[in-house]
Amino acid sequence: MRLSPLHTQIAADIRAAIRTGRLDIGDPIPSEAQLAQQWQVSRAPVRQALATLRAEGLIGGGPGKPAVVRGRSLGQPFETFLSFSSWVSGLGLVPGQRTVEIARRRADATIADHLGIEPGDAVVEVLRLRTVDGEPAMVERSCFVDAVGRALFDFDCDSGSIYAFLITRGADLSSARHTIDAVVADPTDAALLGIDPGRPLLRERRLAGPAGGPPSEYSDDRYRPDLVTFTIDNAAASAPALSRHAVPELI
Amino acid sequence: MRLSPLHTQIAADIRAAIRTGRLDIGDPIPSEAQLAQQWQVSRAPVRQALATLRAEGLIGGGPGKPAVVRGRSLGQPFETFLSFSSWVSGLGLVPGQRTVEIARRRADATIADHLGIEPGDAVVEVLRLRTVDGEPAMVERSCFVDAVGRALFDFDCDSGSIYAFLITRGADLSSARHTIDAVVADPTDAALLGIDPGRPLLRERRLAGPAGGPPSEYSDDRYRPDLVTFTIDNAAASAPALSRHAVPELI
DNA sequence: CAGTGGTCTAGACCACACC
DNA sequence: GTGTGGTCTAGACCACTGG
Repeated sequence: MRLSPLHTQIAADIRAAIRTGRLDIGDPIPSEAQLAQQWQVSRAPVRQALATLRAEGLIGGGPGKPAVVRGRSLGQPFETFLSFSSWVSGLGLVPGQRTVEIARRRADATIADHLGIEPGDAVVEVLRLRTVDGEPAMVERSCFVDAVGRALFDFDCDSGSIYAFLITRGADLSSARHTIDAVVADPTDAALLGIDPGRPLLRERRLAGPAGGPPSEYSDDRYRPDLVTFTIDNAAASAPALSRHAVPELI
Repeated sequence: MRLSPLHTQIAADIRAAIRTGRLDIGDPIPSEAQLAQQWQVSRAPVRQALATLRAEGLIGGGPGKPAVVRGRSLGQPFETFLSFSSWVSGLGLVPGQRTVEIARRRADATIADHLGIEPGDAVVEVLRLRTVDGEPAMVERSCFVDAVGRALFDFDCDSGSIYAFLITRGADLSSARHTIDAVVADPTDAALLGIDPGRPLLRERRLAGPAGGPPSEYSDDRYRPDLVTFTIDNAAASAPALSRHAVPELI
């Protein structure tokens, strides 16, 4: 008769306490032993709930010390990293996009694994060229699970931010993991970006979706490294801040 | 007598198996029950190890199905960007280094500009090959202002972390700015890393020094993207202000 | 059906922080 | 000291996947 796992309920309860202010920032949360007694459960589900909240950045704390409420927001920071459009606009430049292809097709094994669906399930893929002041800067290959992506067939992908549109349609893309590496430009990349095949590109792969849930989007974005770089400011013992930079020549 | 927790050892062992190809991409890893029996432990530490690998993106898979190897490259989170040695050690792998050159020379215009000194001022340059379990992974070109770098002539750069040594000598390298892009391997990179010239490399340039003060180090580190990637998780990131600069200060 | 991972119980010992 | 979280044992039941 249990609708959801205990650790999920416990985590949700603490999240609610933080959001409503019943637990304020800086407050210590009840000890694991206390929570276990309140819920009449063992420590295991309590610990799993706290591990989730820790991964979400909501609570902090170390060994020997009680866990402490660290923050209240769940999605807004780093939002600039989620949307190319808003990032470029924020620099006072003009973002643009040319949609090369939008298609519904069946997921291959790689995509299915990343999105946590079955190979053969329907996905919506969008291939777009993103520009800054009209200059090609990035090739975006986004792949959405069908439930989220099908709304894109009602949307003019040349008109602006896909993210902004999908959010108005109720999609939750508040959480993401970005993996950054380098690849060579394939013929498609080269043609779209106006560079020679074989040139190095800065690649950002992104898994986005609701916090704690299965991802709704897998994306492979390839930037011209002479136009866009990523920077991190890192002070020891404090959280790093990440941003995306355009190189000066462009500004 | 336990040097590190069991789950850490188990995770390190599986990471090593993946890195060396003993487990290939797409392969299923042994079941939790098998691992528990191999290690003669209960399921709890095994599960914790797998949870860590899952968070690192190394393995995937769902309920009812065995976990599957998803990738081979080690994802370096931005939080640990301060030291290659400590990052690799923390994964249970063995960091190594081979010093190709250490020299005191006069700063050229580019270096001087980055470090905020005059062209012609003395700097100490170190060129090192960094390895993971003996495998070449990164080429490091570090350049220190003389006041900080001269201590390195008292140091065996093959013996370990330059950062750890300089800090014992009183250097303050607590704050850094990292700029990430992609470049092609030059002949030196290619020879050291054992790859073909022209392959793409993931580059991290770093300005490090005391918080708020002038930088003491400028470094150009080039990673093999098949072995090392960078990751950032904004699943509810902590709140600090995300700096957005209209004009980059580094580059 | 047997095997898998997901969840949970009810204990236990430890290192560490604080008083 | 006492209390905290970190780790671990040795069981158990469940939902799901696959043959």
